Amino acid sequence: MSEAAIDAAPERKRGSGVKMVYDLLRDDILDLALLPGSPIDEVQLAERFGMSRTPIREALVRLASEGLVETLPNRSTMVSNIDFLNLHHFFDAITLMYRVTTRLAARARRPEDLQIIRAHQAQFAAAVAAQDALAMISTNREFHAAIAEAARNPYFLNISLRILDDGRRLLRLYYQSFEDRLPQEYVEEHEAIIAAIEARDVELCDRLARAHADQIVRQIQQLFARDHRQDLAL
Amino acid sequence: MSEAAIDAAPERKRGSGVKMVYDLLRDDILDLALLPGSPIDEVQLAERFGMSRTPIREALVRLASEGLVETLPNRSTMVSNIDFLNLHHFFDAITLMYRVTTRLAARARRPEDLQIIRAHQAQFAAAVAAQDALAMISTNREFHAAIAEAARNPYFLNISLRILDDGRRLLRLYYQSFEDRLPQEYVEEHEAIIAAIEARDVELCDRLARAHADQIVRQIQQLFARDHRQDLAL
DNA sequence: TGAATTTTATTTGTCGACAAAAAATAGACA
DNA sequence: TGTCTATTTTTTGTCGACAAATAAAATTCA
Repeated sequence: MSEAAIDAAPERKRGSGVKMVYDLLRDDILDLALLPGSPIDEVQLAERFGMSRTPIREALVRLASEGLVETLPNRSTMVSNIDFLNLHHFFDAITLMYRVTTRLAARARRPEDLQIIRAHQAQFAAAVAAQDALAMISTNREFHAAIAEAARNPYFLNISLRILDDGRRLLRLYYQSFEDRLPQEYVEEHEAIIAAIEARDVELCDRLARAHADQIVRQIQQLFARDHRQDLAL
Repeated sequence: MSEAAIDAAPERKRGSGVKMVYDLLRDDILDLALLPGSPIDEVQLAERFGMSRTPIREALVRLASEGLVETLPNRSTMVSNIDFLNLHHFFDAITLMYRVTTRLAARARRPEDLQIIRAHQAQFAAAVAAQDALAMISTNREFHAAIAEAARNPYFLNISLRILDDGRRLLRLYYQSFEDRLPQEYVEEHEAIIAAIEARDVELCDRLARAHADQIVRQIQQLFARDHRQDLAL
């Protein structure tokens, strides 16, 4: 939209353009700055970044194979919709992946993994203290992503990141509602999970991860229930 | 390689080229017609299919985001390697996904799902009867993919397909060794799984899927053990 | 001979242009 | 006026070309 980007430094390193566009579009989609269903104009993006359509297209192809955008043949590509009708699939998947990655992290963790996990947890706690809902959402994602990394299984890591991204989009819809007592409970549950991973207590990790997933599932369900009542009131 | 393709009909539908190249490369990679580590030449492919590099590149980007090829910046893209050192990650993942998808299929299955699953099982049984190892590998993949489809969870489906593809590549390495008694056991286990899904017996599905996964894990481990002995003998 | 440096050749990433396909608009006809 | 058809406009998919980056070859120098 802003013309500034056009005049700005056209000096870019060869190959960096795709990543730049990819990262920015991805963030915008996950933050709902680009709403589900909204079309993406290749030419407009090309002008905005001062590059040709080729790298833009490559970024879109990558986003498409991650399911973040959908491309109809010979027609415009648009931001993927959130499937509100089948949230139980998301709930099933996040519950299982929380459990599996936390269990595996308890087995495979190394000292540096715990450091990284603790760093993200500190940022999450800070976001909760600051009542910064957007920061809560993203740091919470990073916390669980770090656990999935520590689990070291590339298959589970891949699906976990995908689920966490969908969750980020989902929670972003309701970021206003995060000013109740729940976030503090999340902080404490995270601490318990870290301790269990450090103690290599696989069974405890399983129980804690399951309870943690149940917690977030219940919260999302409440948010949606509330939302539906509002819809009916109109 | 063959010059015939160059002269062949240059009449293609707009947009079909990418899919054609993608499908062919994908099959070649999964069948090990393209060996892990071998480089992929864009120009050569472009000439072979009589198209420019643009659609070739798009196909390669798609394959890269599925992890089937790896692209180093400013350097050639090559077929991804199989990580033999960390096969336990594969074993963990396939065991869990067999269990989860079979369980969910028992709950979510519809009549048409069973038809599809049975069709693939029939093809698998035929491949076993014909002692056609390559057909066994691909039809076995389709059988489990059909179960994952019937489970109807897009997250689990996605990771299952990825795991099954890796398994196809892994088994393809040892397709010579399939002339022992194991395939017949697989046929019977598949039948038992189908019956359990039809009966909606979730717990039985879990046990059968786990046993089935254990079976294939054991077989792959044996194949690799045998292979290592051969290496040492040289 | 062998290591370091320059030159050449190959390959990739990006660009601008063009044609096919679809959408939007205008026109014809009842 | 409303519906169907023809025309224009917009947007996508593909192409050939070029320059940056890398690899390979040739040359220099110890």
